[in-house]
Amino acid sequence: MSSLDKRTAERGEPSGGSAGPVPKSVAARTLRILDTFDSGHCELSLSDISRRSGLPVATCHRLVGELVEWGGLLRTGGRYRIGHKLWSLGLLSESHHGLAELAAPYMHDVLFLTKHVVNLFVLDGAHALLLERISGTQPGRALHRVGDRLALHASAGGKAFLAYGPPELAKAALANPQRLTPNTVIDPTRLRRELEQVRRKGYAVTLEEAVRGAHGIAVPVTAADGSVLAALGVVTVGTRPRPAAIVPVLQIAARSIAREAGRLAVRGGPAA
Amino acid sequence: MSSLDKRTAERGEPSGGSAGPVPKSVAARTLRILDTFDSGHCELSLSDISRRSGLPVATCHRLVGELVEWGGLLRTGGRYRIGHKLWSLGLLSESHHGLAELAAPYMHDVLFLTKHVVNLFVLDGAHALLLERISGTQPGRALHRVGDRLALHASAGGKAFLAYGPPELAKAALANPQRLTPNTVIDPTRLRRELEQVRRKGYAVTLEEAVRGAHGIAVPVTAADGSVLAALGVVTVGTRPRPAAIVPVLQIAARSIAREAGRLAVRGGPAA
DNA sequence: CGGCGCTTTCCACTCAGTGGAACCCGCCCT
DNA sequence: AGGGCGGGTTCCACTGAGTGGAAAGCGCCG
Repeated sequence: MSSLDKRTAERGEPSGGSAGPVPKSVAARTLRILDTFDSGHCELSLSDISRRSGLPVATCHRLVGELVEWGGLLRTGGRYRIGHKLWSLGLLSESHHGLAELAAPYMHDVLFLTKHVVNLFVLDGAHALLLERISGTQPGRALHRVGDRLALHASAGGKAFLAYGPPELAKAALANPQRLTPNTVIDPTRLRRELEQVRRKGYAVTLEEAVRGAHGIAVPVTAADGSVLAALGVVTVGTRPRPAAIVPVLQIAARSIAREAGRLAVRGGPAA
Repeated sequence: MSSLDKRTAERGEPSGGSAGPVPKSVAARTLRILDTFDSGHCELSLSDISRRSGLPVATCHRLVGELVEWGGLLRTGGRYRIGHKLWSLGLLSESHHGLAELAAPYMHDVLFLTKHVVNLFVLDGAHALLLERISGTQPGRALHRVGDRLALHASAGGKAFLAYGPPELAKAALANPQRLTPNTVIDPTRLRRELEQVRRKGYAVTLEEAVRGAHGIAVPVTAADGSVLAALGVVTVGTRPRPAAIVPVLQIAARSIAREAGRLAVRGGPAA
């Protein structure tokens, strides 16, 4: 029994990968291996995977091998990355993707009128999930990519969710706001006041609160029954956004998207 | 032993799902379950999955349960579909995605000038993989979606690959061309002659060869060293495309994309 | 040359996974 | 009502797939 204790103790917590105890079922272990990949770690070595997953190397070796054979991971040199199988599989996720597709034309309109990068977010648990993005015409490195998850308190879209979503969501988000830049607002009372203002004015802004030099402005996409389907926003780099020019455009687009989504009338937005 | 034979016989071939024998390893079985989903089957019931995978229901039930708990599948009613976990995971597949991102602005330009749906393909084995698509402004039913794989001999982008790619690729594709519509060209000599023409004129067309009523026109995206990086095309529905108006636009965009891609390829690794 | 970190292979033990069978439930047909 | 049907769910005794420590292989650096 002492050997068992030792084993568990030595394993310790995974260095920074997926949290939680090591799962016993093979399937869960396989999936945990996939979990070790995220936007900051899209290329991992075998031992990276082992460390981040908390699984023994030998086990990882075998499971990773199966994933590679399947096509879910691909191996280049001694490193692994997500393969095209998973990519095309993920695209079948109709859930929110229908919304992205339907919103795209209106997002183009916003791009055409404002010349800024246009973002569409849905609420995913305690994060704003970047569902669709229309990049501006100037080829530059993007701040965020489709599929990224942003903090609710530090993104314009996120603030829209906090302002118009259920109160318990805001409560949870204001509990421990992370500081991301010197400008991030982490004081709960000040955040609460900001949300009040969002509700009054009808749009949310962030000024270099998530990324230095980047400003955001967003409006909620509200369904007929008042629920928030999504958040639509633009990003400006360098210069501050001018609400007078941007907000009306966003609001018209948001209303069109909501109407279109309602017409589709299948089932509502993101599962909580 | 007879019971074993009977079992194998009764199981038979999966009705139309993933081919090959039933794998013995748990991991492979789990992944096989994911394989039962494709663009034509994005919502499956448990017994659908069982049939298409060739795995017993009880086994599917358990594995699917784990996938749901993980977030890779999501259950609505009695049906399953791909969940957002797999979606965002798939987006980490850097492999070609950088190209899609860099091409997007130029594809917007093509949309703006031609008003047609714009497609960007890369070669994926013996298929043209739809990497990025800029849908037109009119919200309508899309013919193909990002992630779909198209036959090489029946799509404009595919023909571009056949015409400008390695000869063995064309050889393989001309071996057994599937008929998809009454207009599909399946005669190898005629196809070969068409490819000759593509090389001479610099662009490829399809006239209702993959989908009735839909025409395609595409040009190759050629790198400085002459290799074909991708194919860029537009789709017209109903009316035939007018090459004189469309091809120059496509070619300019293709050159820009190739140039941009070349610039990007210089830097070695994707820095974290 | 010896040490270090990573990957790969091996193999005896054992427990997770298996899947047939029974059960439950909603639906349609008669 | 009844009963047949096509799902989904639960159960459990059996067993071989999966496990993971250990050791060998490999490339790199000082």
